[in-house]
Amino acid sequence: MARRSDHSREEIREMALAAAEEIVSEHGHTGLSARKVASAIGYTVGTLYLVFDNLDDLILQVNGRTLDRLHAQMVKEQARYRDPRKRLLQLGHTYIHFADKDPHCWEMIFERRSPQAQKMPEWFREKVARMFSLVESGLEPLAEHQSSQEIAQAARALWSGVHGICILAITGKLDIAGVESVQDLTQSLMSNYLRGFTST
Amino acid sequence: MARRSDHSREEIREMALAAAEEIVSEHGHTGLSARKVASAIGYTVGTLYLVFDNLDDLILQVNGRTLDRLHAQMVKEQARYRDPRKRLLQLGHTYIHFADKDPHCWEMIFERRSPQAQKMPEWFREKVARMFSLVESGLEPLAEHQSSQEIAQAARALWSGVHGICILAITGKLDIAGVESVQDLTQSLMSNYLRGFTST
DNA sequence: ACCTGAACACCGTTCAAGT
DNA sequence: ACCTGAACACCGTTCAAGT
Repeated sequence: MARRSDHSREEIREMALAAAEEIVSEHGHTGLSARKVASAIGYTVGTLYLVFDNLDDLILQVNGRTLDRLHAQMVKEQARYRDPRKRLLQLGHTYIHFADKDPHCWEMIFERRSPQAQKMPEWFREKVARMFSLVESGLEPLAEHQSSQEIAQAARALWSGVHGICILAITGKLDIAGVESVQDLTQSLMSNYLRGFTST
Repeated sequence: MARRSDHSREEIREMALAAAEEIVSEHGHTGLSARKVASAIGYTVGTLYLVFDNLDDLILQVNGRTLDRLHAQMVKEQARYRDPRKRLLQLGHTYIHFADKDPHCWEMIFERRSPQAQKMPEWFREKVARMFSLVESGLEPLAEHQSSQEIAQAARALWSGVHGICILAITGKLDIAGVESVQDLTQSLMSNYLRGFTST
């Protein structure tokens, strides 16, 4: 057992988040528990409550980090293309790819823990908003005749669509096999929507 | 406490499912527990395990019933229109409306309980497939130049899109207010996709 | 035969007590 | 000051024992 000032508050926090990430990544959110995180970092359960408000708080922090990783990957992969249309489609593909590689962490973001509709803190809302901004920016060069409101709505519709494919595929409700089919479906959704959207 | 043959196996089963539905509907899936269901129907926990394999089995049964209610409502509401396009759009609206009225039951269908990717039983897969069929049937009159494979894929893309809007709206990640905005977004997604899809 | 209720191995969360 | 570890009120699941 670790004692006294073996680690600073910040160090414990970091260790706990890393341990939680690994547990979720391997066993899903149902495999996560305060006791498991604590024992993974060599501390007692009580210690976690000195660093986090509760387990939901810890989960929210992990989710924030997952969103960070996802965002970074989307930005990076997008940069591979110059063609605006390809750049936008790449966002969708990266999203699917991320969810496919680390389904458990990705799922946890959209899992509802608290009974009451808890308000998400501002820092978390911003991480989500950042994702929409990425899609909006990608849409802009393709939508010269549309207002910024229309673009904002289109970004939400598109991201929702890609997200829906993702979640149905992961929970096995789409009845299609392989990541490729999922990517095909994403491609179909995005390109048809775009054709409709830009032909106005 | 109920004793002996106060109720048949079937009656206990029905009582348990009804009780579980009410608990989930009111307090969400996190509020559901075997003990609560048992006490709500006046039996002990052990009794539930004579009627269901385990809690996941009970949840799957409840989810099946939710899918039945949703399907019935979609069929019914769709019948209000004759115009093929209106009929199809109505499917999306009914889906959103259902999720808005009973978010907790609806959410539970897409919640991942078991750690391992459990195979859904055939009877459940069929209930999901039935939903796709509804969308495919709605699409057919609008897609005279498309193959049945293309229609099948379009149905999946469309339903995924509507579903994605639904789940992001319910988990508060869309950052828009009111059901109306969600219905607007659904309308935008479906009509733009359809315009793209039918213009091929 | 049908159901109980206690037991087992887990939870999240708190907080007096130890070092 | 920092962390423990026991306690509380819950879980899902099982199964010998009662009626």
